[in-house]
Amino acid sequence: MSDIIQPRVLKGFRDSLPSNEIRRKHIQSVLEHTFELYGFVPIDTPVLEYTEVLLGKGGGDTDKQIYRFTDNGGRDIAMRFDLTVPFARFMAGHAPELYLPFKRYHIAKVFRGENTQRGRYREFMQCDFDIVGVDSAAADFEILLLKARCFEHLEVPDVRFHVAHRGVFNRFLNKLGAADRSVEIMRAVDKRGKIGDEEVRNLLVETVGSSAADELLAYIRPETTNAATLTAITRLAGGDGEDTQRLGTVLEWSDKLGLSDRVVLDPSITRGLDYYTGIVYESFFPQLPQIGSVCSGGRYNDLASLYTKQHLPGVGSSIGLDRLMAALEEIEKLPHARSGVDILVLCMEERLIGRYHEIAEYLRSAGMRAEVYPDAKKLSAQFAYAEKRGIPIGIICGSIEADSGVMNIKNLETRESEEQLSLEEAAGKARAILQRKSHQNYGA
RNA sequence: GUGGAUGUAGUUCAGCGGUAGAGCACCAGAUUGUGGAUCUGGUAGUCGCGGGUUCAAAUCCCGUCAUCCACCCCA
Repeated sequence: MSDIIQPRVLKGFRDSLPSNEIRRKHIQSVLEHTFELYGFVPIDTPVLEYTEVLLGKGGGDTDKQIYRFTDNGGRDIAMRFDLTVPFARFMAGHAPELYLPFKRYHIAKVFRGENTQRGRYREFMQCDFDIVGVDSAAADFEILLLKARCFEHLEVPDVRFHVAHRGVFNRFLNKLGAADRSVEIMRAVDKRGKIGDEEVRNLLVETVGSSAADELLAYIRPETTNAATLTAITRLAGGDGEDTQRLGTVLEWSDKLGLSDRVVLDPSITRGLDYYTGIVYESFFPQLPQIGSVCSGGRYNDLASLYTKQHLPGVGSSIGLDRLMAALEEIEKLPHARSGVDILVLCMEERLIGRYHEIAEYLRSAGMRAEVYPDAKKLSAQFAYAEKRGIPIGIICGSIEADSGVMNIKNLETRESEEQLSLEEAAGKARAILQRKSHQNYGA
């Protein structure tokens, strides 16, 4: 008979149902709005790139679990695994047409063939924002400020932004005589938040010996205040420098702009990615240590040098939208899924459907989102439909009302109805209900 | 990629060699123009997929796909 193809999807790839997609788009639009408030402009780049562009000249790091294949024209091709590397290529190619400093945001899917877990997929949405063309505390700080405002606008409670500086850390490693093992050291140090001081020390003892391990531990352990931490790492790194001064400036401005409750100078933050050269950022939900980093980034002054001789310093950060949503779901802070429709015109009789569309068109022209139920099903079924869709208002108009040109309006949440209203009156009532609702949302 | 756990009705799960079950959800009726209660009745499944052992497999074995957890890495 019929051989049905299984409607399956690949490991780590997912469909997004309306309830999820509505929430995702809401979060996305809040972020876009916030970026634009700060003068960031949108861009897009291709999903596919030449493999050499994504992997750099060596092309050897298969570590990155990149999706790679040969196209029908024999080209060596890969799918982007982040938005920062394609952005560096983008800047190298388009700098003459643009202006500096250039501030962009980019929300798009990226692909990594890694093993899956909750909040960790093979196809996921990243949201990057970067400032290119200046190497200054101003840009480093603006990224931090923007991160904080994004999470504020999303009404995410309890986010901590941890910052550190690669340059200071490298000075310290040089002084320690361990610069040659910096990769292993940074990996171990980065785990402090997860496994604790003892375990980190055990790892460090293996690579650098116990006395150096103790010095490293002293360096990465934050003091009780950011100022004290800065003083400590400045001393351990061999004194004041351009890097520690910049870190101090960023912290000072964070205080001034009211971020001091959220910004933590945390020298154990190093970031695994090797292209960072200056400040690095990492974000945590203290309630959800297992969910991993939701927003991280840093300064990369040499990234574009792979593709151009022009010096293009940059600083930026990336929000993992899918992981953010997984985290919000966990703490039940996701915005309630709404259909996006405000009013349902119920169908009492088929022959009145033309009238229903007139009503709906009037409501739409008054700026409200309306839809007509397309079938004269029993009312309970229509109410159930409205409830499932989260539609807050119903308009009911049977033959008696239609004959005298009136209708009833029902607040589907309180179940109160008002009868015998003209179209204009009904529209006014609907608007009042919606306004009350949106006030409640802001209040909560 | 490595190690482990789990896949049974729309959903949450029970059953763990002998005829596939429950709650919730869903559908119908009590209620032919106003849904959240109650009652009555009903639908509900290739037991993830493929192979093997057995008189007999949801149950045991192997493979495979997917999800979750840890590692790795990171968003």
